[in-house]
Amino acid sequence: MGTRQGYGQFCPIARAAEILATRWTPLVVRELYFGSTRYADLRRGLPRISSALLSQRLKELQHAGIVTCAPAASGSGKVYGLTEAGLALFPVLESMGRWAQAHCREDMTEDGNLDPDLLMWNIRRRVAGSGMARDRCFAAAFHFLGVPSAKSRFWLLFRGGEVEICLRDPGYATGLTVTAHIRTMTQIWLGHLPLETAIRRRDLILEGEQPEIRDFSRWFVLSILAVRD
Amino acid sequence: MGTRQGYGQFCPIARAAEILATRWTPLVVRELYFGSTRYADLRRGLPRISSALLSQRLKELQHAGIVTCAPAASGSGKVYGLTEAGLALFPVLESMGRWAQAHCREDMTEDGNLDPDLLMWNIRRRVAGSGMARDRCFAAAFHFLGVPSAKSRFWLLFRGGEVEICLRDPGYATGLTVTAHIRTMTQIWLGHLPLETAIRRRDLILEGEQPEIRDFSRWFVLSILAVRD
DNA sequence: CGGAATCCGGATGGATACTG
DNA sequence: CAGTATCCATCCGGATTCCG
Repeated sequence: MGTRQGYGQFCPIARAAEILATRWTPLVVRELYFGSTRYADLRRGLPRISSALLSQRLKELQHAGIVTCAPAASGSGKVYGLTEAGLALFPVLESMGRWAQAHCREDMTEDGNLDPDLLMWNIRRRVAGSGMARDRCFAAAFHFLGVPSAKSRFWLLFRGGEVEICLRDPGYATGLTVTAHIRTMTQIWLGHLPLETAIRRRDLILEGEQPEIRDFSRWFVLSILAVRD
Repeated sequence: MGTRQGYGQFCPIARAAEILATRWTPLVVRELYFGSTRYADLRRGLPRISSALLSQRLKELQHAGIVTCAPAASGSGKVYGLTEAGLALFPVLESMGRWAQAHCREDMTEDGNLDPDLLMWNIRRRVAGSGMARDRCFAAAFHFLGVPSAKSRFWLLFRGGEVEICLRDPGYATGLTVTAHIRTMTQIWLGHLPLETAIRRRDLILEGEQPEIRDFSRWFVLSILAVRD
């Protein structure tokens, strides 16, 4: 019978692979590690996973002692998180990321992997986590080239210490507009292209008030997995 | 369509997962990293993989620039190996192993994962690699409890700098007999149980000439992934 | 013998629709 | 919003066969 289960090996790599060498599983753990807690947020960070498979993976990972699940304090739904064992998986994810950064750099920014929604979602999470949101209300517009016009414009709205993604002009003072090709922006995010280089070559254009332009490189944070010099 | 390909994400973890988060793939890389080069050796280290899947994985990994394949210099067959990118995957495997050692220790020595053939194969490879084989001819007998009698006896034959596994008494001077339950031996191999403790508790019995008994703990090397104190 | 192709049945995953 | 249910394509395990 094609009964697919474990590998039947005592090797610790085999044991880890029984959990991690399964489609989507490392990415589910990544999303939880990067701070998503709600089912809908997980789906947003994993746009191509089917709902059925996501809930199956969450169940498997709970059973393996990697994921926690609790009813949300604020009303409805559930809140997911990582156990200690789940948090301890980060070195595995990190070494996977380092390997790809060193050996698959071009693959990551192939056409099929460029996704403005996903990029903005990641940028938002990282900017929000870096604790820079102040009391000042302020919106930064992002304009991506090389994508369908329906997905080309986003606003990051800083307000009350939160950072929100808007798909329409939020009406707040837009002190800054960032324009770049989606590939350029993704390469910057991944650390493949220094922000300063892109600005100097005019592959990334900053428009707006001078103080806001100068401030951009302070609050705009790269991916945790970005290549650093 | 269930067209399964990439994840459509620019994230480096996703790129690495496209390669590694596939059944058997991490273990194929592990075997190559640990020194197996021939198809038959790979199958011996991966006894439950089907031949079709192994050859498919090897082809995929060649295409991904991780595995090399060349006709064997000595006559027939092919020799497999790792490219630089393949060797660079070791930190990923190592962190997987460390994670399992820290968080799945009991799972690894469950009944279904105990395998005397596989254990001897791994011990042989590691002992041979540690360069201790001398000009002296010498056989060490291993006797495992808790397994069918057909798989309970093995001899490690040291001869001419090589180490060979025999399933029958090779006839050479067997200066040493090691007797232990297969679980005990596996736990020692993984570093879960110190050799000295097992000997002291008489969970592992060394019989033979005094010099050979004393020598055992010098040439018997634990897994690369063994837990160290 | 080493390395791989073929076929089959069962398991897994993707797409879509549906439910509380 | 947070998942299930269903259907079908694909993947995998096991056996057999093939080729050089």
